[in-house]
Parts: sequence; structure tokens; C-alpha cells
Amino acid sequence: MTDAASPNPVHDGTSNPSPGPNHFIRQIIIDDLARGRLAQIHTRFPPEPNGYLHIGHAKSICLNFGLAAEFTGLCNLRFDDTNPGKEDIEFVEAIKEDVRWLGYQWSELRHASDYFESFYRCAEKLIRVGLAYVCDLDADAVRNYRGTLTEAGRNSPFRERTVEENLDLFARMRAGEFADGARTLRAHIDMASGNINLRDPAIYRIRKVTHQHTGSDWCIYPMYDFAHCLSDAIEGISHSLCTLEFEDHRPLYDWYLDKIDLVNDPQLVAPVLQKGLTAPLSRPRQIEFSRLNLDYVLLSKRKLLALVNDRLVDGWNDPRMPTLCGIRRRGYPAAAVRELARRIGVTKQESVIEYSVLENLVREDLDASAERRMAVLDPIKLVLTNLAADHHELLVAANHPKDASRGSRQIAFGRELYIEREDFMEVPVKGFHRLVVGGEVRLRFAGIIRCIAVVKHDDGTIAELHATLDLASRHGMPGAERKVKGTLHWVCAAHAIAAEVRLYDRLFTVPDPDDERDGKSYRDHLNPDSVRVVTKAKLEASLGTAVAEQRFQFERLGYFVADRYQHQPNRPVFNRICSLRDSWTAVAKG
RNA sequence: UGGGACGUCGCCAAGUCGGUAAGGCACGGGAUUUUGAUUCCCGCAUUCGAAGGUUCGAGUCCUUCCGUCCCAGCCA
Repeated sequence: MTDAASPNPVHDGTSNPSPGPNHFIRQIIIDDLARGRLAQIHTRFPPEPNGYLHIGHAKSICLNFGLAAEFTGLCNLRFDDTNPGKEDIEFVEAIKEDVRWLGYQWSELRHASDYFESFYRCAEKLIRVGLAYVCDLDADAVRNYRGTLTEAGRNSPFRERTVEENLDLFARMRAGEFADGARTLRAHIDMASGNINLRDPAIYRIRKVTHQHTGSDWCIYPMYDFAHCLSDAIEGISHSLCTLEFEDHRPLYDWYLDKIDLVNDPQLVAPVLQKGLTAPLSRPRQIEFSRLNLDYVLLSKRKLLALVNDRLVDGWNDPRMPTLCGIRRRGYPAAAVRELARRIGVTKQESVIEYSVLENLVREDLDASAERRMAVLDPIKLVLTNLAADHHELLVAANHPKDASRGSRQIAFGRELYIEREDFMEVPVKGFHRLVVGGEVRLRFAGIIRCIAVVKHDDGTIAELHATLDLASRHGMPGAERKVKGTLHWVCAAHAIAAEVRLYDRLFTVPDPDDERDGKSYRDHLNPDSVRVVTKAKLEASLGTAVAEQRFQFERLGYFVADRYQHQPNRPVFNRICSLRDSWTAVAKG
């Protein structure tokens, strides 16, 4: 048997081979499949195109697309675009790009608005069977009639209109005869229900605005609860996965589906077919799981939008943003995000994942995938006094310490080098095993040096360091085996290239920036040092050929990525993805 | 006595028909190391929100209580 390309690719094949720990939703699917309740699963990721996707959405994306891939099912990307005015084509394009970046391919791209004509027919059906009515109450009045959490609501005075009157009024709503907000179509359920979603919820409202996908075809738009379950059914969705806050909506989800009964009334869906779209009709089941939260991260769409609009960050793709385009630009590998989704599991427990879990997954991926290079962020000149002034040679440096297949590169070496300023201390603290006057240290790939002098400026600051290279300790020589307590990274002064390097840190200083119970807001918790721009970094010359989005480990410093938008060969710009794990700084700061 | 959901180690999270607490991350200790990185060992819940009860035996069953989250958009 030969491997044929999957007829319904939902994934690019780069995801993790193991589906990870089992969870209740996967178990439901396994059971459904085993019982023969369905032959194939069909999921969907249904974003509203009113903002950018963030790391929280990644959990849902990975769950929906991942499950479909795992069980050779299907997964659609559906824009839940039932509220024009808040939605924009800019967001739909960005969302598509983010889903692809995460490594997924949708089976079909749909819009809830593709089904507006069908929805309209479904609403008419509800009216005909006496389960929906046109209500003339305005928004304030509806609120008053709704009651409270502990008190039942009251029936609308328009609740018992005749079917004929309702049909006529609804048609006129569609025709644009009434002003925005003047009337709504409501479900006739139970104003005394303990579940407020069942107190005659709105089905359609009047909004005379242009829609990003349907233009000016409509002036009435369906509400989420009505549109979502029907969209699922029309697309043949088997498992409709959503977050916990929709648990209360499930009775309504089921109510609409049961009353409208699309499966046994397929002509309702004729308009979809007429558009050339398939409508495999199913009786989907909604299953809720807890959303992903990360500490020190803000994931509220509204506040993220405010950060952008108020210029607190440099746009949706600022490397400090938790948006998918932000973490992409920051250099996080998509595989690390997928792995996060895989490892955290799927439950109904509200949880907050420590940010370090994500960060360590990024390190785990990059340790294996990123080639090593040397760069000095805060250069101080080091002169090897026992080398000739014109000494120049090329050393060989392995690109990866654990993967010989990644080969090696040549690095320039000469009498004058740059090392990291913080790798030298005139008065060393306890436990410091880097360079000190009279002390020895290894220069990575080069050999062991001994510092013999500190040259200072008039103001007392250090101008340069003098050292001698132990020629017998050079790379490849027997003396290279000699142990010294520290190894430093460096670049050759004559050949290094200048670069801008941006050092990012968390955007917020508190674990829950969204918490305003102490009277403060997320704005009060912005980290003033969330970005530090280093303009005089020195890179080894080989980095001159780096291309945008290429990632490296700068030895001993961390992982860095060439900026997706601003990096240029003649003007390198690198973003720090994350630092290396560091068991020294913590000790040093004691 | 409004409705819905959830409470297993610092953070996640497994725990089939009740049979005597997986794993990951974090953390502590040690080994290796030309990155104080990586890797590798070892350790880390007599206890499952609490209290009763059923049982030879309960995280798993029953009762009560406590705590947390969600819902009163013509948002999704």
C-alpha cells in the first residue's frame, strides 16, 4: 500500500507525533466512534473576526484541528461573523495567517454569514410553529422584563402575536421598514427560567450597517446562540467544542436544534447548496472545556486592543504581545505552542498555567533546533598581548554541540576581541568564575587566557583588558583538555558586525494583570523594562547572512530571532526570544 | 432553596467495576560538560476542599457543609 495524500488535510504534518495525555473530550470521541454513532468526526474553529488571535485561542485551535487530524476527521475554519460593525476583513486575513502559522490547514473555510438565508428560513419556521415572535420592546424595556438572577422575568406584551402578524413583521424587519433597535425577533421559551439564556432570547436584531462579508444584503442579523448551533449543524459538525462560559448556553443550543430539526427539514438549507457550498447536516453536540490562561499575561481582547490603540505597545505584532503574530515575531516556534496545548491537557477546571511552562517549551524546541552563534551585547575590548598586532586566523566552531550533522563554521580570531562586560569583575563576588585579574578563563573554541591588566579611562571606567593566550591550550591541542572554571563567548573586534538587539521581558509585573480588585488596572502593572534596545551589539561575521525569522542561540546569552519585519542583512535586528536558563544570576543576586 | 460548573503536590494533570495516589513543569541534591546551557541520576502528596456515613477496604459510593468561577448584551 502506498501513502496517498490525505484527502482532507487538516494539518501540515509537523505536529507532535503523540497526541499527549488522554482527556475527556478525546474519550467522548473514542466512544462515539466505537458505538458507531458517527463514522468520522468533524470539528471547527469559530473565531469572530473582531480582533487578533492570541495564545489562548491556540488551545482551541490545537484541540479542534488536532483532534480532527488524530482521528482522520475534518476541521473547518469558520468566521462567526454575525455582528457587523465590530468585525473587519483585516482580522479575517490575520486569523487565517495565524492558523496557518500554527501549522494547520482547514478542511473548509466558511462564514456564518454564508448561511444567512437559511437562518432566515429557520427563524420563519420557528415563527410558524409558534416558538418565535417579533417584540417591539426596546433594549431597556427588555432588560426590565428580563427579571434578575433571583427573580423571574415577565412576559413581553408582544409575546402572543399571531403567526401571521409575526411573519409579516419579520419580513418587514428584513425589508428595512424599522429602525435599528426598534424590534427584535425573540424565541418563545420561558421568562421564568432559572437559566437567563432561556428567558425569550433575541434571535434577530436590526442593524443597518455594512457587513464585511455580505455587504448591504442584510439589515437584520442573527444572534450568536441561534447562528452558532445552526452553522454547526449545516457544516456537519459532530463535536462543537467551546469554552466554559457557554455551558449555560447549551440548553439553548439544543433547543434551537431540536425545534428547527434541520436534519429532517433539509429544504431549510437549500440556499446554502445554491451558493455551491455543501451542507452535510448533523446533530452536533456542544462540549465545553476550560480556556487557557497564563500568569503575567493579559488575554482580554478588549484590553489587548486598548494596549494597541493607546500605543502602550507597538501594534498587534509587538513581540511582547500574547497574540499569535506577536509571539511569532518574538521568535517562539509554532511547535512549542502546539506542545503547550498538548501538555496542559483538556479539562473543565479553571486553570492558570505558569508562563515558565511555555518558556521552557520554547527552550526545549530551540535547544534542539537553533544553531549556535556568538554575539556580545555589551562589548568590552580584550587585547591578547602575546599575539602579533596583525594576527588573524579562522577557527572552526561547531554549529550545534549535540548535533554534528549541523556542521561547523569558521570564526575570525585575532589580537583584539570583544567580550561581555559583565564577564569581568575587578572585585569578584563569591562564586564568580569568569574573568578576574590574574585569573584564567577559556574563550570558547579559542583557548585559555589569563588576564594580566586592566586599562582604565581617566574617569576610572574600564577601557580595555589585557590578557595572554596560553598557546598550548588552543583548540585541538592536548592542552585544551585542561580544566578552567569558566568559558566566555567573544567576537573578533576586526570582523564583528554591528547590530541592534532587543531584549524583551514580560509586559506585566504581576501574575494577574487583569485583576482590578485592588483598585488598580493592568496599566498600573506594565513592566517599565519590558523591552531594552541594545544598539551597539557585536555579532560574529557569519550572522551577516541571517534571514528574517531565522533563529539562533547566541551562546551563553539566549535564543534570538532575526526580526520578521525590520531585519536586513546590512542592518541586522535581532529579538531575544528568551534567555538561557541561568542558575548563576539567581545565586549572584543571592 | 435563581441557574450552571469546578475543587487530587507550588502550577498543570492521570486516576477503569470502590482495592490501598501516574506523569509533566517547578523545586532540592548529585554526576557529566570548551555554553554557570544541554544531558543524566536521585528526592519531592500516609494524602485527594471539609466533616460525617456505607464498606473488610473510598480520591473513587451516600449526606451535609465550605470555597472558587460563569450567567441579568438587541456581544461572541
